[in-house]
Amino acid sequence: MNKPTVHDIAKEAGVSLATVDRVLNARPGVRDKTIAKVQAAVERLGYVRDTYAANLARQRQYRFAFLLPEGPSQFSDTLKLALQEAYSSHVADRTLLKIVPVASHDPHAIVRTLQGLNVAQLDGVALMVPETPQVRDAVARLKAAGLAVVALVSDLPNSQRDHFIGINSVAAGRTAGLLMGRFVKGSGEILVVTNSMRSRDSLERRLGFDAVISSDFKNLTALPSIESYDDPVRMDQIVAQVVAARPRLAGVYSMGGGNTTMLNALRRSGRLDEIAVIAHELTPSTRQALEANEVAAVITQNVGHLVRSALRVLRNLCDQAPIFESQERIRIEIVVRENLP
Amino acid sequence: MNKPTVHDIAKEAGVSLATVDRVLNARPGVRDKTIAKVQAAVERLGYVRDTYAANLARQRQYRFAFLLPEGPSQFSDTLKLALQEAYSSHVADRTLLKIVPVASHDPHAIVRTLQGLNVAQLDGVALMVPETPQVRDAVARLKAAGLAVVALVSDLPNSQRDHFIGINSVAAGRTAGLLMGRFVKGSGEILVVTNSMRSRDSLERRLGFDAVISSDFKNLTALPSIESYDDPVRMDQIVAQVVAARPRLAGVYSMGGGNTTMLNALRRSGRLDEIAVIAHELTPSTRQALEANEVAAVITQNVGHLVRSALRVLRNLCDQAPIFESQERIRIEIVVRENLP
DNA sequence: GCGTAGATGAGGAACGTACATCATTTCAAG
DNA sequence: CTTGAAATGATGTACGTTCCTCATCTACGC
Repeated sequence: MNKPTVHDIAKEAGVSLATVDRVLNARPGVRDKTIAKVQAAVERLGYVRDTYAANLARQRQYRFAFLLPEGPSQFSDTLKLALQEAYSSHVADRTLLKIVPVASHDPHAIVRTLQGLNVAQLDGVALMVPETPQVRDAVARLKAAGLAVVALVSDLPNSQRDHFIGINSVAAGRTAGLLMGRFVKGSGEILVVTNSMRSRDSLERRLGFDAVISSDFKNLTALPSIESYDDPVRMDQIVAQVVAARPRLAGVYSMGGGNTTMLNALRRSGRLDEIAVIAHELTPSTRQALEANEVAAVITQNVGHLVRSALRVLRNLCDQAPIFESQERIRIEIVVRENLP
Repeated sequence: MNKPTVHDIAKEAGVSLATVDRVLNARPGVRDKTIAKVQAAVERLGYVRDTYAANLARQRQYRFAFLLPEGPSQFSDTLKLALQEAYSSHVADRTLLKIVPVASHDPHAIVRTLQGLNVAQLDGVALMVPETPQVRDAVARLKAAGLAVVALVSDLPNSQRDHFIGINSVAAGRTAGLLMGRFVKGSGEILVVTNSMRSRDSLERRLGFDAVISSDFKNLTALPSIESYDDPVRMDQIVAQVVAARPRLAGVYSMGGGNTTMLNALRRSGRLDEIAVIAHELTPSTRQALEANEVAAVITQNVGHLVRSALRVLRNLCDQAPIFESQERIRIEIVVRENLP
C-alpha cells in the first residue's frame, strides 16, 4: 500500500477534505466529535503529513538569524564556514539565513543587537552569547514575539530558550580531566587557562575537570585558573611565567580560546614534550598542534552537526513538529593525532 | 529576490518551459546551442531544482535494501535499531527500506542472498559484508542492473561500489595504538584479539595499531593476534590463558566482537585494574564496561550517522546529485567514561 | 416553524516540477 | 522550393498539501 494522503483520511473518517484540512491545521469551526473522528482515521491509517508538499503549498520560508561573536576567533570562523556550507547545500532549503555579528564581551551591546532584531521578519533565532539577566529578558521578548529561540554552543538555561544545541560543559571538563589523568605519567601540576572565568562554559568545564582530577587522579594538582581576558600578551606572559616557576608542571588544560598564543609560549619554553596539553575546539591551530604531537587531545564539537542541528531544530520548532533528540544530541568529540577528520 | 524557478529560466533563456524541462532532465531533442543557452541561464540565475517538488511530481519512491549480518551481534542490533529510527523519522521520506539478514561468515550464502535480490524492485543496496571475489562479482551485477551500491562499515574497495560509508580501519587502528601508548604507564605487552584476521577490518586495524606502537611506543610489545572465530568458549580460553601466562600484560586491544566474553574473562583474572582495555564499537556491554572503568576507551562510529549517511548517499546516487563529502565523512569517535553519549 | 450561527461539504487555484501530447517552427537535404 | 525530420512551443494534468470561497446542512433557541 502507498502512503495515505489527506484524501484517504477524508474517506476513512467519512468527512470532506476541507474538514480534514481544518483538523490537521487546527483551524476553528470543527466539532470535537468530528475532530476525534479525523484523528482516529489518522491513527488507523498511520498518516503522516508530507512536509515538503505542505511547504510547497504554503510557500513556507524559514527566516532565521544567527547571532555569533564578532571579531577574530578561529572557532566562530569555522562556525560561520559551516553555516555557509549548510546554506549552500539542500539542508537549508526554503531557509533564509542572516548572520548577525555581536560584540559578545559587552552585555549592553548584546542586548542592543538583540533588541535591534526585526522580529516581524524572523521566524527563529540562534544565539551564541553569554547568559546575563539582560539576555534573559531579551530572549523573553523574542519568545513573546512568537519566535523560535535556540542557544548555540553556550546554553542559556534560565532563559525561555526552546532548545540548547551544544555539548554539556561539565561533561566536557570531566572528559578533559579523565584524559589528563590518563595521559600524565607520575605526579605533577596542571595549569588551567581560559579567557575568562566569568563565562559559564569555563566555570562548568573547570568544575568537571576538578571533580575528576580530585576523585580519580590524586597524583595531580590542578592549579587555580588563570584568565587571559582575550589578551594575547597576557596569555603569553601567564604561560611563560608558570612554566618557568613550576618545574613539576605536567599538563596544561586550555578551556577557552587563545590556543595559538598559549602554544607558542609553551614551544618557546622547550618543555612541550614533557607537558600534556589538552585544549578545546578543533581549529587550524589546534589541528596543526595535534599533527605535530604538541597537543595530546582536543575536546571538540562537530560544527557541521552543530549548525545542521540548529537549523533542523529551528525548523521543527516553527512547524511545531517533534524533535528527534537522539539525532540532535551533539557529541563530545575527542580528537587525537590519529583520528583527525 | 525569491528562488528562481523553471519558469524564470525559460524566460531568461528565451525558450519555452518544455525546452527547459528537456534540458534539465537530459531528454533528447534539443540542439546543443539551445542546451547551452539554458545552462547559461541556470548559471546566471543560480537556479537549483527543488528536489522535493520534483519528487512530488514524479512520485519518486526510493527502494533500498540493507544487507546486514544475521545472528546475535550487539553491533548489528544497534545498527538495525538506528535504521528503524531513521525510517520512522522524516529522514526516510519517500523511502522503502528492506533489511535483509545475511550469513556474513559464509561467502556462498552471501552471494546467494545477493543473487536472490530482486533488482527490478530496488533502486539501491547497502552492503555490510566481507569482500570476496564472489561478492565483487555480485556487486558488478547489481551495478549492471543500474542500482546504487554502497559499502557499509566494511569497505569493498576493489568492487564497483559507488561509495563507502564507514571509517578508515587503518586510522581506527592507529587511534587505538596511540591511546594504548598514552594510557599504559611503563612497559609491557599488549594482547590483540579479534574474531578473525581474515576480515579486512581486523587486518587493517592491526596494521594501523602496530605502526603506531612500533614507531612511537617502543616500551610496548604487541603480541601476535589471536582469533576467537566467533566462539565464546575459545575467546574465554584465549584471554584466560594469556593473562595467566604473561605477568607483564599491560593492555588488551579487542579489534572485533565478543567483548562481553573477553571482559568476563578479564574480570575473573582479577587483573582488570592494571590492564588498559581498548575495544571497538559502542554496544551495551562496552558501554557498561566504560561506566565501570573496566574499559579505558572505545573506538566507535556513530551508527545513527552511519545509516542516515547511507540513506542520503543512496538517494543522491539515485538522483545523480552531488554528495557532500564533508557531511558524509563518518568520524572515528573515541568514547571514554566521561563522554558517553 | 423560523431564523441563525456554527459545522461541514464541494470545488478550485496555487506551489514547483515532471511528463505527455500535439502543434508549430526551423533547417538542411533533395 | 518542397519535403521531412528534428527542434521547439503551447498546453494540460498530476503529485500532496494549503487555503480560499461559496453553498448546504444541522441543531438550537425562540
